[in-house]
Amino acid sequence: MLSKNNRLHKEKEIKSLIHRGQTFFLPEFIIKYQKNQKNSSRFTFVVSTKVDKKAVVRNRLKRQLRELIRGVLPKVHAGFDVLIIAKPNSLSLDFAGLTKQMTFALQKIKLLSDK
RNA sequence: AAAUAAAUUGAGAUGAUCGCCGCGCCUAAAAAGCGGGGAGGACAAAGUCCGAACACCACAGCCGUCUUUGACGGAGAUAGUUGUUAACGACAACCGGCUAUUUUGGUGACUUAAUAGCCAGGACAAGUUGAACAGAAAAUAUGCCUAUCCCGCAUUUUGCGGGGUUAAGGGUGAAAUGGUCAGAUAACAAGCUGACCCGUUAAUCUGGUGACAGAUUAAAAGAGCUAAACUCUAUUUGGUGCAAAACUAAGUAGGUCCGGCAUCAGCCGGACGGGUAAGUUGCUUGAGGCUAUGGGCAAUCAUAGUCCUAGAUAGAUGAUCAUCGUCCGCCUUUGGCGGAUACAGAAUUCGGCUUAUGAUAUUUAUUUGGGU
RNA sequence: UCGGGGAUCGUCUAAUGGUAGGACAACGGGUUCUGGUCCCGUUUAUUGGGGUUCGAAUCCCUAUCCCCGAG
Repeated sequence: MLSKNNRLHKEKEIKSLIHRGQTFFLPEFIIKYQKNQKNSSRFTFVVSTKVDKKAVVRNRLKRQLRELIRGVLPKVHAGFDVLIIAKPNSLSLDFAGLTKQMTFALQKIKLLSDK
């Protein structure tokens, strides 16, 4: 789990992010991101019932995504709000595959530093 | 012994690294640190089909109207009896009925008994509705065919017309206006008569808390099915839901009005009123779990002992790796390799109902094979 | 935490409790030199499970799935 500084949880902020943020598509997720005025980057995750009807499966996917972000967090540029929407394809990947796809995406949109 | 079904049981362990949420210690407070806790067992956290606790609102108790201690009209729920329960449409026991199989007695209608399963099980004997196809006829039964008798006419057989008897018989159908055996009258015949069987209604008696059961007597209007069709009868009834609700501090967005500044756009100040976001409580010790004893056929109740076992708030309880365990398959069988390890994730709490779940073990039932 | 509606051939859509109908599609045949158009025929369905009824797509219960709404 991410610490509270790195969580995005206000409903208004999420809505404004959905409306104004830039979007990046992958077969596994949709990533929306936007600059904020803070010192740290904040993340939130959406896994809808369309991905899977079982709460167990959805919760597991959410936990894996959070863990993944926690791993790359030191390398992420500060000052961004990020919303990650999972798609049904992501269930077919294991943790290593998810990590690969996510790092690729974050590098593409230049949130990830090379260090 | 195997297979299948049902019920019960049961549903992994340890370590490493990196993390999350409460609680306690420490602290003025926080951070850090330390300690300890953090996902279920079908009674599902699920579905949200019922019920209750708790809270608020409305109210004098379902709703509407009126001439308001009531009347009229309307809506919903429940439906054998007794009990259990905080409550229920749940549960238990009993009563009654239906179906299937076997079985006892009888010429027969029918009946005796056992086992298994099922029942939303008030009323069709207040009224209304509906019943395709087939069939003479489907609810006011009886027109028709057939049968049979009498009269008249024609006549070889027999045919035609009129009248009488409507009881048996009439391919049907889910269902045909009780049934069986015998007898009499007679042209043929029928509850026409007798005995019996089944069923209905009423009264009395006996037993049972009661549903009801048994016995006796009487009456014949022997009355079809359908109320999970309208309807009638009896009993009964508030709404919203923890995002309920209470408290704390702050006084922000958008709006209206007034005043000032400004060419306009707009800006500043004040008032009204408003509801947005935050924290705390509600919140987890409860109609609680486990064990023993006792009451009760049982559901369940009483007493004693013992235990405390999540409480998040866009939502923690995890991720990755390794080793072992259990099961299955294959092989080169002290072992190796591969695969599997179910259903499922708390959101105020609780009682029921419904529904998801792999292996092992146990019990019961059925089937098959083998042995005696 | 609650409330409401729905499910019929591959698709769309009918059906008082009484033979599940129609259109398009698909397939086969005919017409044509060939294809299209046109004509004829065939195939395919009441979401699952129980109940009421002589009889259920329809009535009742229950489950599954889908859609919509409130805070």
